[in-house]
Amino acid sequence: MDTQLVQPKQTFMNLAPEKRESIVRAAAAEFAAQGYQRASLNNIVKQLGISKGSLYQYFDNKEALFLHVFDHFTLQVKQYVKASAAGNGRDDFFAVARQVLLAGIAFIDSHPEYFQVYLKVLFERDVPRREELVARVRLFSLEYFGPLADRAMEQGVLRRDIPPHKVVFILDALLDRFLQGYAQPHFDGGLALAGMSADRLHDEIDSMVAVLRTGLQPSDMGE
Amino acid sequence: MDTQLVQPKQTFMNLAPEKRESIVRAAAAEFAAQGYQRASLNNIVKQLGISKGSLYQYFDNKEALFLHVFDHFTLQVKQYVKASAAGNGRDDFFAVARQVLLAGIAFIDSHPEYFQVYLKVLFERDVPRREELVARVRLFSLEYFGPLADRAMEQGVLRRDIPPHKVVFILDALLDRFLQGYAQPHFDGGLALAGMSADRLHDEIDSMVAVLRTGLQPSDMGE
DNA sequence: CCATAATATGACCAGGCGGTCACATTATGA
DNA sequence: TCATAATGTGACCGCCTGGTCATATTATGG
Repeated sequence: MDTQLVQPKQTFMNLAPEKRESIVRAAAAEFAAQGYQRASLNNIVKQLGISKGSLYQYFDNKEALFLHVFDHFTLQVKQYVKASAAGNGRDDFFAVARQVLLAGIAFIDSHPEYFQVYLKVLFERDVPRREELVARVRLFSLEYFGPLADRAMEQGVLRRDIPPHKVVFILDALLDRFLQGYAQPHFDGGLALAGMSADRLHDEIDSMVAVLRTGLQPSDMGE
Repeated sequence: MDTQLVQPKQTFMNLAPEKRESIVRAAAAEFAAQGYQRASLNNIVKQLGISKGSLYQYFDNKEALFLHVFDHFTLQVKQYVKASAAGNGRDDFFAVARQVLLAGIAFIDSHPEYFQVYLKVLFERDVPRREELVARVRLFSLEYFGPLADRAMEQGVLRRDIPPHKVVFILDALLDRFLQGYAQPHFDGGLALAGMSADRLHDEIDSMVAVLRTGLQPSDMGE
């Protein structure tokens, strides 16, 4: 499940780590800007100042390069989520949601191009192994919040008249939209998240979580 | 604000309405499938069985054809929303939300390719006049729900501790995600909306609206 | 030092693109 | 009927794409 999507050629592995990273970064920027199909290998090699032949010594073809970039992306996401989950094992359902939201913001801040690549994959057809790629990033909902919601329901911290899978849908939709609105304009429903200061952003997150809490908690737990 | 984005050539206007429509439909299908930049005029004319020269007698260039398709799309959306609003003037805030959701589903059912074009515009850069196009479809949130939420707040049917703009964000995020999940897989957070029967879909919508009501209504209005 | 292996290079290929234009076909109306 | 205008056509243009490959350059180690 978390094996690599593709193996670069040995020649690529022999490169200095800084060079490897600069290549992945340049490719990610191009895929983020153009999507898979329209991304141009000529642009990438021009940006890097290397020849096209060299790129083909590192990767079999465009698809292999793209999949390697995506591998890099999923690795980074996992690190961020793992880091955010650490030390918060005993927090309640909504506190965890807040942590994930903060981790998402932090990830977009430090790797904006990777999140763009992911968005492009979602909305582009003819992306190689698209289904598989999307499934790997579904950690915000099913694999992650699903069991969490089930447990929360058992513990009675969620309204009994709302099925857990609907709680997950609502949470997933709001968190994802929040992150999309942060990553690119027109998706924030007028909240103007994109250029917001960190403080205001944290306020916005806290009040959003508070709304979720009042809406989804049983009424006898106090509002 | 609701003027046309572009004017087709006179030659196009002289065509029989059925032919005009078939051209717009074929172009919409191609833009929906490929996005703006990757859409191929050669594909479109091949599909239609006309020559490329003819297409250029109807529209100045690729951009003009695309903008005309988008004009057609926004016109259709407005008709659907207007039709859904008619006869529901005295419904409350959440009933209106439900109506809009149903209208959105109906629109996607009858014009799936137009909704895809819209999604492509959202996530593609270098789409001609992109900002302007997106602004025109923002009716689900700011222009439509904004005033509605303000009025609902004045009338006391919304919790006083949630700013109206946040209500709009939540509503916009959930409705839009619901429609996106219906229009294409991987966006439904496990709800499996895409292939759902009309009855189950209506149930899903009703319970979603019920959750919104309990979460956003004042607690003294009964849950 | 030098043979050999590893790596770097960019001209080149076939194919698709948006767009053009000289020409063929059809419609119009006096 | 026939001159003129309107419309239809597809070969062609320059440009860009992903991918190839003969050749040049560099690294290795005996």
